Amino acid sequence: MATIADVAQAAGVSISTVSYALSGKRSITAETRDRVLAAADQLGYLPHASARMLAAHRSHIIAVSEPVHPDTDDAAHMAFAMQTTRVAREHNYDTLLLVHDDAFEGMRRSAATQLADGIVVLDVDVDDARVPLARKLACPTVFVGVPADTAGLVCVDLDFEAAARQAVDRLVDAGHTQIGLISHRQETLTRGSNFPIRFLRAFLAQCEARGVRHAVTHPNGHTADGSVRRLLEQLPGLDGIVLNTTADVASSLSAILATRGLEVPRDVSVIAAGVSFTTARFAVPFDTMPLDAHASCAAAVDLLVQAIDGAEHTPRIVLLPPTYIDRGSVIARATPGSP
Amino acid sequence: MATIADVAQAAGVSISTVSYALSGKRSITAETRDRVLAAADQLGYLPHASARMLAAHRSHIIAVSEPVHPDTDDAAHMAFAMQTTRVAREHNYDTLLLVHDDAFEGMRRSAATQLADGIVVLDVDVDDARVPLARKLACPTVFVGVPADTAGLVCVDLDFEAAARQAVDRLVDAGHTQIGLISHRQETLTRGSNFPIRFLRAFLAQCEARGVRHAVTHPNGHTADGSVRRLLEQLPGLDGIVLNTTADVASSLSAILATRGLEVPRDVSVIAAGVSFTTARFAVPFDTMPLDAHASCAAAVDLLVQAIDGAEHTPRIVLLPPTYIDRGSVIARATPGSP
DNA sequence: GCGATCTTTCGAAGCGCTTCGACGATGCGC
DNA sequence: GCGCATCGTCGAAGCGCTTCGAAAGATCGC
Repeated sequence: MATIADVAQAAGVSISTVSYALSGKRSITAETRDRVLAAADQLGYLPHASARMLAAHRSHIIAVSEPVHPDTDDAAHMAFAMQTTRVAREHNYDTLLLVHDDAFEGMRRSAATQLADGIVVLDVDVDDARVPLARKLACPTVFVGVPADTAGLVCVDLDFEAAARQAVDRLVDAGHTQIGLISHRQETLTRGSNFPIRFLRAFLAQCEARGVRHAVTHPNGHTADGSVRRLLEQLPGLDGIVLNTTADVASSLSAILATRGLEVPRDVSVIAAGVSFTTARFAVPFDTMPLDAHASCAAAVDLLVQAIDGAEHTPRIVLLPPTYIDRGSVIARATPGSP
Repeated sequence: MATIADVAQAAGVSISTVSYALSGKRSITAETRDRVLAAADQLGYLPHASARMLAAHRSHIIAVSEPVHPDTDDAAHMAFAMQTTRVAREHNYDTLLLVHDDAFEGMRRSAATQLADGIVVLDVDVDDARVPLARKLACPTVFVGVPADTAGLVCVDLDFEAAARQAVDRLVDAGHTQIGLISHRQETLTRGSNFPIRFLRAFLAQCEARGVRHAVTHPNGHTADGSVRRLLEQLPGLDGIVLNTTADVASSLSAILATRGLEVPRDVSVIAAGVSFTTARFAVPFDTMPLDAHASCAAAVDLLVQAIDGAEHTPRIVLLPPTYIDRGSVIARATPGSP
């Protein structure tokens, strides 16, 4: 491996000149710089990572804390980890992956050893142990998700409340009168996963506000079987469904409605909101307000890199507005009393 | 942050004594060691990562190269990346995630800058660009998957050939006479993904060897619809199906067979082989020979860590024997002519 | 009781880079 | 023509750790 000393010798200059020529932190004659650059790439020189880290007090590494719960949707979390990594590279950072138990312990370790310049926290619970940890870590940290107590934190997330309100509004405005929400599994909410709870509350509040009949159900297994049955028990005239649930449950919905003679959108309109899978390839594609991993992670990494670069890291909650994608699964209903 | 000098001062010994007391690389009186350890943990001392890397010529970081193809099964790949990370931690290594285009370029970069001590290559294609790269990198590398030209490489993978043979044998031994294989999508094979091809070839060879009627199909979309139709066209008496395909296709199979009046296992036996999803939660659970991410990654990381630690890194292909999990989806058929 | 041999600890030399201060050379104004 | 600022380059001091060689004590054999 070529070192900076080799490049200096080859270019006939001092080590510090090479460093400045490559970093551009001091002015260097064009002629000298060219000689240095030529020597560097002829030798295939790349600076030794740990030497650079040690001297520059910067690792150019971001730790990604991603616990994996038993009820975790692997594909969704993969997307977040990958997008974080991808965006980090655009800022010239690498990412260290911290999973399972190490999602917690690794945060402490990579911050204390200064292995990481900053931390992105994924899969945030309402009452997440990583919240107090982040507070005392003295290492810039951004949460993708919103825990209960956000004091002192920087958080980024889809505006689930807005998505829930918008879903209800769409259906009500289109004349729907009995709206069901298929939420996440009960165990997911019990564990304290943050966004299903936020979505659920906003859904209830908006239904009240709009004065529309509504019901909520949580799937048991991995299909929408039981959920559909329970919704129909409570709302025999069910004409709108909001999905804020997992891919397997959502993808089974059309077929299960079909067994009861219900067709989307003829009999029931459907909106999937705040979900991280695409509904485009479903037999009946649903309108959706996606939870866009790329958007969330890009915003998170931007904030983190700013904080690392010394711009202030003031606590704040950044909520990304939902985007509505129309796939034709919602149609207007005649309001009762209309022809 | 406390440094080793702080610990040395607190314990009243020299820096090198602290280093040796903590690493155990030279003998230290029990009394001195205890004083050092006490000082270290009272100060919350953790060695500065880059300083340690620089001095010790070892980063304790493993790079994980994971390109993401358009037809990639995110959940499956998540499992491999996570398991690699998890097992690496058990060996006291952290993992750097390299995705998308950076799966290639990042390998070069992390090896050249000596950011990584070793590399795990996931999602290997038959004709993978990372194969020649690994050869010239002078950085220990283990492939999880088997490319076409394995000269000079260390590869770990499930023995897909054995899994295919065993699936065919099970069915033939149980009296099945017309066996269909639902493989991966054609585009996946065309791209050169390695294991579907290996599985397919071994399936064909074993069917020939056992002299059983057989057919192969590749799904078009995300269900088994077309596949079942095509298999039945070629094998009207289809009584056994081998699945080496994606989760969505597999999970749709029972329902689609049902629409044709076929029930598993009454009319058709099914074995899922070399698949990375679990069939346990399917409406009809299938017998399976799983592609176990943990087993593959554990073997890969073990080999890699050995290589990093200087044990020789001789090229070799490690094929893990498949494990058969019986879930009752295969039953014996009366052989023609028997009562 | 004295040299030989261990054992335990210390000092110092790096690892390869960044960055600060300084120095010679050049250009400017007056 | 002299002082003064400016520019481009260099030398050296770290960053915090590991590790080698050696010094200082303790132990032993004869």
